[in-house]
Amino acid sequence: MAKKEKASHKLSSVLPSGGKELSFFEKVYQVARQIPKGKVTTYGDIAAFLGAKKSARMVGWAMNGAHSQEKPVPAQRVVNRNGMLSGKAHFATPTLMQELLEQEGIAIENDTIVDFKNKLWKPE
DNA sequence: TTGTTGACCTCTT
DNA sequence: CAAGAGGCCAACA
Repeated sequence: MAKKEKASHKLSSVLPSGGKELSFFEKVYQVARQIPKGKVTTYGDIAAFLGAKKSARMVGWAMNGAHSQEKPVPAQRVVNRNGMLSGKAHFATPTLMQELLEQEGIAIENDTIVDFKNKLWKPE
């Protein structure tokens, strides 16, 4: 029973029409899900992994539609190069991102991940 | 249709 | 060291 969750939200064309080739957005979602718990990654690393280092902006834009995806996308594990929770304002609540990361065991201070470099994880 | 904005990154002044 | 501009692709008005 394929229940179609109505993605009547803004990004309706996020899902490819029977497309085998994953769009740039979907690739970002998959990589984000591959992030191990207690680790974080950056937009640039994901973009670079996809082969478009300069398209780091699209990664953030893709995260904007992550909420529209049927599967949960740990967008909270994705932060900017400075390790700062730049996208926290786009979550349900501005503190949700920090809360989620803290649940994972990541310490956050001043909207920035503590020892971010040590918790940084990169896609293979 | 064009123009602007956007959860970014890197280089240059 | 700090600030500014450019570049990438996609969605929205």
